[in-house]
Amino acid sequence: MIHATNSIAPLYQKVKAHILKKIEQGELASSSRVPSENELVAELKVSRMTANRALKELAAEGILTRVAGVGTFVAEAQTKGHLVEVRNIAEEVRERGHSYSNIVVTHSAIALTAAIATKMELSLSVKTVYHTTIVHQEDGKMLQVEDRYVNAQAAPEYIQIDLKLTTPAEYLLTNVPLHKVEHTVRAAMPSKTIKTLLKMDDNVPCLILDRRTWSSGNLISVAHLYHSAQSFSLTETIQKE
Amino acid sequence: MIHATNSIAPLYQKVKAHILKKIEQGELASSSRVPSENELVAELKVSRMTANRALKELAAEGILTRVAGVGTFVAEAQTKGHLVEVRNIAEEVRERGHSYSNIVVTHSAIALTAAIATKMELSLSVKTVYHTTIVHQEDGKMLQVEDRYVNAQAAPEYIQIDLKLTTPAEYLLTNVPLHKVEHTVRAAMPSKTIKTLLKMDDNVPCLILDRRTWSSGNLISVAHLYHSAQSFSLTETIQKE
DNA sequence: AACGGAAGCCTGTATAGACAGGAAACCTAT
DNA sequence: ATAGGTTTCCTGTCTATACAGGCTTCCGTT
Repeated sequence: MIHATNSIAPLYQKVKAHILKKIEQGELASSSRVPSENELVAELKVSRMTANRALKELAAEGILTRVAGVGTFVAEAQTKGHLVEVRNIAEEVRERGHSYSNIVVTHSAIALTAAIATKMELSLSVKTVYHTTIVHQEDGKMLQVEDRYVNAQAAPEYIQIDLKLTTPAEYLLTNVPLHKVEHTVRAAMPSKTIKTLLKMDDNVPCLILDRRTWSSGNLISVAHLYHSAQSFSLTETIQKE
Repeated sequence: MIHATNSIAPLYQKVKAHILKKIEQGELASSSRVPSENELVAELKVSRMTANRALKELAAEGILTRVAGVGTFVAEAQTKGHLVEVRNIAEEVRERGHSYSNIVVTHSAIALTAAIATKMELSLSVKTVYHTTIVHQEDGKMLQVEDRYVNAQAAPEYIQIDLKLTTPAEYLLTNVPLHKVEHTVRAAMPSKTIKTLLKMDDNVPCLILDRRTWSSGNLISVAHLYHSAQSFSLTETIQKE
């Protein structure tokens, strides 16, 4: 029988929960076959229409793939980020129902070099910038390397935050008003450092999101967000009218 | 009776088309009431479950809003602030003050295969799709490979356009009203074909923009736009007030 | 006039039964 | 062996029916 998550919940949702649970527990791996509608009918004592609805909705959600005449399968996992929105990655991960963690590689004040000054459009009168490198993890898997430079004058307390509790984006979003954002998406082969941090396979490119944020005309922060292209893409949908 | 868009198409899709047509023609304004399931049963001679499916899916697509015990209504127009524009590449190149040219690799009608049907969310009742592969050039340099599939029913005259004069995007933008766009950006190593067409160096990844466009609930076109990551990135700026 | 309950319409969910058509495996005749 | 047909399983669609629970309208009682 179905493990009643909630005795009031509609049956088809219980069926969905039942499948999702199997996937989460690893009982159903990626690409593996999901019980057919008729198997669910026998196993869970529901009608085929109810089993059909559950599977159809999970397919619409992108969790399953269905092929008429063949069967239903667990879709390949592809984490999707948002192209336009400035989001806090910890929140995104938690919204997907996964656990967020990170590894702090660097978090320090550094002297401004010419290269960084150019990149950040800062005058050399600013002597210091903060530099942070973090590896963000989703369910323990390497998701993103964040390489960030922060204008120390605009956000002097940035260097004191506890990165285990607050991500850079979270701190900046809540403490510095955001006026302009520029996103650039590019692809490149990873440097050795990035490849190691993300534990990437050979010959797999990176999808990189460069984000620059301004507050009242001053550049606050430049972030380079590296992802393995194997398991990451950026998606955005626009509805008109 | 239902105005058969296609005598083979599933009934619930005809019901959806029927409702959408009324909305497009202004017969059903924003926030106005849509026929109830039982009214559709009487009017279109379908079962309530079929009417229910049509309305439920339109609600899931954000086109309708349903309130139990009250009725179904045309959803309020959605306003989304920022969007990645759908641009015509020839125009973009010319705006940069460069010359645009292209090489047409493929431009033909092909039989619908299961793989393409899945990709395009088409039922197999549609027998034909148009397939175009073009290499877009900027000042004679390979800029982008466009690999596009077009719903032949939705844009029957697409196959006749002269690609030297009109790019696919240009034709579709001016001839089919655009209701929804989905962009996915990803990175991958190029296939041999793509690598050759773009004259790419070894060990350089592609930046790929997948663009799917809908018009009144129907998927019109799927385009895969390949760029050499060496010379291409996507940028977008958002300015807030 | 005000209140309360019943009636009626609406969506939401669930079932059983039916037929079509795709895909793969199996089996048979050449 | 191989080509071609058949069987079987699976998803996709459609119908008729049923009951629940939400919301509104209306009507009768107070």
